[in-house]
Amino acid sequence: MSSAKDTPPDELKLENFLPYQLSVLSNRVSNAIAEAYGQRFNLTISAWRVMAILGRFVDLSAAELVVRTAMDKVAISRAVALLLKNDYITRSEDIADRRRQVLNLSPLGREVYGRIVPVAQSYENDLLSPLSGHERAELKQILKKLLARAQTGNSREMD
Amino acid sequence: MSSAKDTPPDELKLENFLPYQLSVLSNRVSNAIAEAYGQRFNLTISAWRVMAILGRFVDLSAAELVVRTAMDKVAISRAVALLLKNDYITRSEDIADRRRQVLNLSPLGREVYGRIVPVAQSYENDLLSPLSGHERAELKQILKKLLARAQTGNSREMD
DNA sequence: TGAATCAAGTTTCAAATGTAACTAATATTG
DNA sequence: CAATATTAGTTACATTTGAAACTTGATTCA
Repeated sequence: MSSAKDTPPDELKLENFLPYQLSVLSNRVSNAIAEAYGQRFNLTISAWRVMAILGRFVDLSAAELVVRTAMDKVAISRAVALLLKNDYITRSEDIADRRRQVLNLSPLGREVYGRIVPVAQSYENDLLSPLSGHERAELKQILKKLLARAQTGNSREMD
Repeated sequence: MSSAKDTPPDELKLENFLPYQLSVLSNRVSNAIAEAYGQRFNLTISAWRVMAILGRFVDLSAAELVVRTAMDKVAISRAVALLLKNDYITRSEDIADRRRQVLNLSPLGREVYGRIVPVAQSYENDLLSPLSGHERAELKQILKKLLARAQTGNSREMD
């Protein structure tokens, strides 16, 4: 038997409120990760995301990174600046369109990428470790649905 | 039959990386919510969290809000300042300990609280709408486990 | 072709956030 | 009960983030 009124209709338990839980979880995870490679490799999370994409795709422009990282172009521009400073990426002008900049991991960047990927994967594994196989599969599905539902609301996707 | 190497061992698909997904989801949700009451009620998310707690508990101090909102004391101080400016809360000195400030919703704050709660709940419901009952239950459990696992890493919980 | 429009990326400026230092009050203890 | 340490909360400063303006190059279409 469950109590008749666990939560009165017009109150809200913050600690059970999904947006709150997501925010707390995401912040904790981001902070942990930032600590993990921020120090060692002089990377922000944004810069790491850009590297993660450039590790899999070559000759991308900043605009293409915007799409693939869910970051805005200002954030991309800053991440790219940091990566250039670290010599983790190369930038060359697209001869067909001289506004466009073609980005790629440098050899050093490739090496750093190769060192971070296992760290990232093992962090993710550690985080998932309390979940059963079934739960992991459920989580995957659930996140997919939530992400689809929480589409960038205001339709000013591109500005 | 699944392909032999969906993801080569040393690459990382950002779009499937849990920390990335959590960050994107949490940001979308937070932005949607900020739009929902930021404008109408002149509230930040921090301020809303404080109100959410004060709607359920009376006579709290800022330090108690720190615990219940997972925000740091500077954020609480700023949220409280905004709420005072809006006349959504009252602040009075604790006679037993004159450093302590006793916070409560004002009548106006109580009214605003009563108007926001249904909006928040309905947003949450909408977000959860693509999930089955079973999935919602799973999600609850999964988040609990992930939050426990992603404990604020560096142990400087209180400083 | 040559205005006018549009796209790629950067810079600038304002707002938000985090850390550390600070003020005021209480608690400790020698 | 004074000196010291601790706690509550705010302020100041530095860093991050986002929005809008800007620059340069490409495209449109009259």
